[in-house]
Amino acid sequence: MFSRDALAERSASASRLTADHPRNAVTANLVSAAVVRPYNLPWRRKQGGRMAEKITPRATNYADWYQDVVKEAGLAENSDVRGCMVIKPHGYAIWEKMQRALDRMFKDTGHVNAYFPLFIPRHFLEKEAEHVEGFAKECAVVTHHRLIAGPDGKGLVPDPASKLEEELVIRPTSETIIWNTYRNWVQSYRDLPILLNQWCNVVRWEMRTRLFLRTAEFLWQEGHTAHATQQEAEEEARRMLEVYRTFAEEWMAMPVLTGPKSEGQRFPGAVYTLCIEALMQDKRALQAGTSHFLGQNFAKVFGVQFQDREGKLELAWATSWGVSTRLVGGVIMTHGDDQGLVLPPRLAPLHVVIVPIFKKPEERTAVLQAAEQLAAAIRNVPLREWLNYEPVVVKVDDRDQYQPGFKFTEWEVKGVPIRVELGPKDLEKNACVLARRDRPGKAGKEMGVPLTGAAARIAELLKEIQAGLFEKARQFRDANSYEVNSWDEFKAKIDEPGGFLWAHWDGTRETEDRIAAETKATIRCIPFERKNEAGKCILTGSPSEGRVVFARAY
RNA sequence: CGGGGCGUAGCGCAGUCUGGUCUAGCGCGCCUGCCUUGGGAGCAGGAAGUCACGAGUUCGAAUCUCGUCGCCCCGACCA
Repeated sequence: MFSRDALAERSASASRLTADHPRNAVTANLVSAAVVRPYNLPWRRKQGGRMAEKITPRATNYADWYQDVVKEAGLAENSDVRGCMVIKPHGYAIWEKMQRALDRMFKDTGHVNAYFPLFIPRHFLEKEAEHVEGFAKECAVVTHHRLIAGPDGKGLVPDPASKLEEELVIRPTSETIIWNTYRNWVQSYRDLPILLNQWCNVVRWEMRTRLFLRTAEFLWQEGHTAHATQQEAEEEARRMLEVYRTFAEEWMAMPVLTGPKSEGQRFPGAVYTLCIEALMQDKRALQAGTSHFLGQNFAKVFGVQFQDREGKLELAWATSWGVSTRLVGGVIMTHGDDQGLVLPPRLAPLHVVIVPIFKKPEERTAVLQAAEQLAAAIRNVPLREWLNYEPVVVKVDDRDQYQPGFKFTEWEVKGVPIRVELGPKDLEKNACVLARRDRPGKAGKEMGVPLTGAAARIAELLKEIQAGLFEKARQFRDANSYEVNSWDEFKAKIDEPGGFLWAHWDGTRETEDRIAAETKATIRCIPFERKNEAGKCILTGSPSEGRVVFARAY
C-alpha cells in the first residue's frame, strides 16, 4: 500500500503533467467552437450552453476527436511515464475480449501459449543484420542492476559497481530470444513444428506517441513457429493472416485488405510480410496485423538445425505473426461517431444497459424489479457460442446520483450497443424502449417493445448491429477506394479525397521511396484480391503487372 | 536531436507585462442538505493550492533575475 503522502505526491505530479497540456487548450477551443454547430440533436438545446460538448466533432478535427473519445469513454490515459499509456478498465476490457477471441482461434489452429523473458542480451539482437538495423534505433537498454543514494545524499543513482557486463535490451519483439531457445528444442524433424504464441508487452522507443496507436510500451501477442519445410512455414504465415482477417471482419466488424507488404514496408529480418490493412474514417490506413515468413534467417543465425528423415542436417523454417492493442484504436476509428465510441457487440464488455426511470418511491421499486427481471431474461438469450462462450453482459444502472439523461449520454459515449429505457409509462403497457447505439438519437429507438419479447429482440438486434457495422464500414472503405491512372491524379487524390488509391507501380524500392517522399503515401499492401491487369507505373511509366494499394497511414 | 510553447485546486483556466489591492480567484468536478429524475437538472452550504523546483533581488515575489527539472506541440523517425 502507498502511504497517504505518497498518493498525494503522485496525484500532485499527475496534475502537473497534464495541466500544462497545450493540446487541451486547443481542444477546449474546438470544443467551444463545437457548441455553436447546428443543433441536430434536439436534447442538446436544453443544456443552454452550460455543459460544453466534450467530444470534438470528427469533421472539426479528427485527431482531437480520437483523443476525446479515448478520454471520455474511459479507455486510456497518458501516464506519468513518457510515451506510455495507462489502459483503463473499459479499454482493457475491450483488449481482453480481443485476446479471448484470438486466443481461441490460435488454439483451434494448433498453437499453445508460452512465455519468454522481457530482457534480451544485446548480442542476441546483433545477430540478424536486417533485424538489428530495423530495431536498433528504438530500443530501451538496461545497463545497471542496482540503485544507490546520489552523491549529495539525495535521490537514487545507478550504482557504478552494478554496471552489467552486457546490456539487456527490453524486447521490441522476441524472435531472437525465442530462436536462441529453439536451438535447444530442435534436433529431429520429429520436434517440428513448434507452434507457439505468447501474450506480452514490448517496448519500442517511439518519439511521438498516440494512445493505442503508437506508444513506447504496448501489449500484443506474438506467434513464433518453426517448421521442417518451407512450404509448411509459408502455409502457416498465410493461415495466421487468415485468422487475423477473420477476427478483424467477424469480431471487430472492420473490413481489411490482405496481401504482402512491399519491400519497403517489410518486417526487418523477414523474407516477406503479409498484412491486414484497414481504412479509418479519416481515410488513413491502419496496419492492423502482420504475419511474416522468416525463411531460415533466424535458424541460420541461432543454429536451429535438425535431422530429416534421411538423416540430413537442415535448417528450420520460421514464421512470426502479431496483433497489438493498436486494434483498440482500430475499433475506435472504424466505428466511432460524434457521440463517442461505438462497439461491435462481439467485442463489447457490456452489451446492454438498462436505465430505470421513476419519480415516486413506489415507482422506483416497481421499475427496478422489472428491470432486474428483464436483465435476467437477457442474460439467458442463446448467444453464448456467438460471444465466444461468454455471457451476454447486462447492467441495470440504478445509480441514484445521476438522472436518466446523463446516463443515456454516458453509456453512449462508452459505446454500449443497446440501451433499454424502462419507466412507469412503459410498465403500464408491459413494454420498454430499446435504443441501438449504431443509430444515435430518435432514429435508433424502438418504442413499446413488449417486455416478454424484449430479450429475444435484443438478441436479434445484437447480431443486426454487428452485421450492420461491418457493412457500413465496408461501404465506407469501398466508397473511398479509387483506381488511379496518372501521377497528377495520384498527387491530387491523395490529398483530397484521400483513401485507398489502387495504382500501378513498377515494383522497385526506388519508386516506392520517391512516391513516399513526395506524397507521404506508402504502399499499404499488394492485395491478394487484385485482378491481373497489366499497366504502367504511375510515376515511372515502367511496366506493372497489377495495382497496389497506396494510402497515408498511421 | 533541432524549432516553438507551457508548468497556479482533481480537470480546464485567469492573475505574471506594470511586485503590495492575492489572506491567490473563476468554471467544471468533488462533499453535505434540500429538490429533481422520459436526453448531460436546480438551489444553498462546504472541502480542496508549499503558484514546478532551487538560488537571488526587494521592506514585500505567483509576478523581476539566474539556474534546474518536467511536459506538450511541430520536424526528423516509426506498428
